[in-house]
Amino acid sequence: MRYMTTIRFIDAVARAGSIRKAAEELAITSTALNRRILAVEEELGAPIFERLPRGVRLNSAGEIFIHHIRNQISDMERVRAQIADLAGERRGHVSIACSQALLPYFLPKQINAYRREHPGVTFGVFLRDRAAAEQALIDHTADIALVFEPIRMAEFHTLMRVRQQLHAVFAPEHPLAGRPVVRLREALEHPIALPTSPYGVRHVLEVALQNSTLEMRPAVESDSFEFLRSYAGAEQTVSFQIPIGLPDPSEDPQTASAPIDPSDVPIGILYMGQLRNRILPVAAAKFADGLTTALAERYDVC
Amino acid sequence: MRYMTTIRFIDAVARAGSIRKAAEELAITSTALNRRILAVEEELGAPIFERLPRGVRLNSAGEIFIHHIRNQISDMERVRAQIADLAGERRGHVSIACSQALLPYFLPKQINAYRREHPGVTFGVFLRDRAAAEQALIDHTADIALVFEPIRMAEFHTLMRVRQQLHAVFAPEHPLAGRPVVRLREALEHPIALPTSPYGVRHVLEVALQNSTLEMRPAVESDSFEFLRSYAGAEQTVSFQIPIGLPDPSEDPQTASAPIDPSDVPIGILYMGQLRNRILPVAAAKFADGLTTALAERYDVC
DNA sequence: TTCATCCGCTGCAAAATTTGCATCCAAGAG
DNA sequence: CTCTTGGATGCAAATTTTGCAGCGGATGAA
Repeated sequence: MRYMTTIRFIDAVARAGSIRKAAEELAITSTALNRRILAVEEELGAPIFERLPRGVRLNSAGEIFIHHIRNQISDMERVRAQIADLAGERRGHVSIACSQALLPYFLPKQINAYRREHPGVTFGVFLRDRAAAEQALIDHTADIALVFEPIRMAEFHTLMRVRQQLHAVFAPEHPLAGRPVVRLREALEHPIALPTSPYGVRHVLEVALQNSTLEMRPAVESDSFEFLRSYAGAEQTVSFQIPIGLPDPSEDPQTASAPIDPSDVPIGILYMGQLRNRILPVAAAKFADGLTTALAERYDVC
Repeated sequence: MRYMTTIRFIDAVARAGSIRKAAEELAITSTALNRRILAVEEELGAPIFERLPRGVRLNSAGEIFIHHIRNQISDMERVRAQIADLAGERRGHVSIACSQALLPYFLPKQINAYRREHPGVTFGVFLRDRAAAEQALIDHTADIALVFEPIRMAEFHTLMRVRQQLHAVFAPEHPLAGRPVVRLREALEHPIALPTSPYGVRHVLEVALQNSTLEMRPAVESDSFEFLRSYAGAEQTVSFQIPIGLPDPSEDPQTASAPIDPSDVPIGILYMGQLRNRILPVAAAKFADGLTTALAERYDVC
């Protein structure tokens, strides 16, 4: 939308942290961009950026302003989509920030199903840890967040919650295979593979261990879940995952798992939510509806 | 704010119902205005105005769009005020739609008090009947509405309510003067002066009479409260008013009043509210706070 | 300390966009 | 049938935005 150029430019500057950098991304000269900013500041009667030796940073007026314009920008997306909807086409873009467990099975399936119905809707899926997911909502990088055990909740508006008991994951020939339930102590007797700290699965484990004398000394640690998954096959390690991140046994015979006894590790909660006080674009809202149904069918709503 | 020119223009066209008329108000040519509209429609991929032989009217896409841009415009007001606030000045504009009873005493006093504290804040006060007040909120003509017995409530978000028992109003030398309570029957024995239909005071009277055999034949009827007030002095008529519209006896010895027996006319409710899901500008929000306090001090909150 | 670098800001001319004039065309109103 | 009202459009003028070149200040490396 042409009339929003200025505010889109300002958003870009705020994100880039420098006028010249933003100008390059936007394929205009820093001159033009700079002058747009100066003009806006003039009109507002107050600067919105602090000038630093290596660029610019929003000041407090700027924080207020940027919050407003980001709302405007994404609101316009929604309006455009609604208007396009009147003409019969369902188009739009849905952006999702989520915990790792959603990536391998759940989201691919859901998105696939949704796009079969609405091929005009495109998706962005971003792995974000528990803190960053909320931040992604705040700066409008994501429409929807799906987070296991999120941290802050101030700007997070919960759309639905499901219970997720931690499972131990191992190869089918592992000694623990075939057990209906595994005690945490038993799992920790084997070499274990864990993600680095900021993720929810590790968080619930750490909390559980605070109230016990057990110790956890991971054999491998990585921030790449890809790596962890591949590694679990190589050695007889035990890894941990929540149900939504586990394959259907029929689909993947390379992986076996068993729930940890709930008295050892309390049941965790997976949250789906959006930015508080934001009206989601049609596509995102519909997709969120679909997720709600899908989650409710498979897991224990709370 | 310069970048909003286009949407302000479109708002003006929607209100004027014709491009040429709006162009005149905006002091530009219809050409320029017309082309801005065509450009926006082009970008949206759909027209927002229906072209009629005598002007234009929003189509359904236009309704969606206009709703959005009016939000943007008044949101920007709020942002500007917030930013001005950071610099220590409290500025802004508060626009109020209200029932007649608020006009003579209550609002003048409240606004006066507020402006003593914040001379930078300006006010607009508009008399609107019970239906039109909500409409004024919807089209952003008003920030706050104060309405006695409002009609629809879909877009109305109640901020507070107080009870208001109908009073009979007469001259101090009227036979009813000095009575602690007046029965409706007694009041109707005298010639009465009434506002025309859409106002709340008349509404509660009409409802009350539906459940009785009494008849109401107004001696004078007018949509001008100014006229009704002046007239009440001339003849020995009885008029009706809610407490918030009555003068303090010490202030105006020309007017006497007595409450109607609540078993004849049920207690009515005065609502203060704003548009649902709107964030009020700072000044309006603060002023509404003040009103809440003032109302709570004087009347019976419910 | 010096020098190279990065970055925001500004004067001026070129480029692009917006505006206004004149005019056309369509659809009621009288 | 004519007249008025009101939205569209081609073209030139006016205004705004952009880019170039260059300034001056701050930082960090040598």
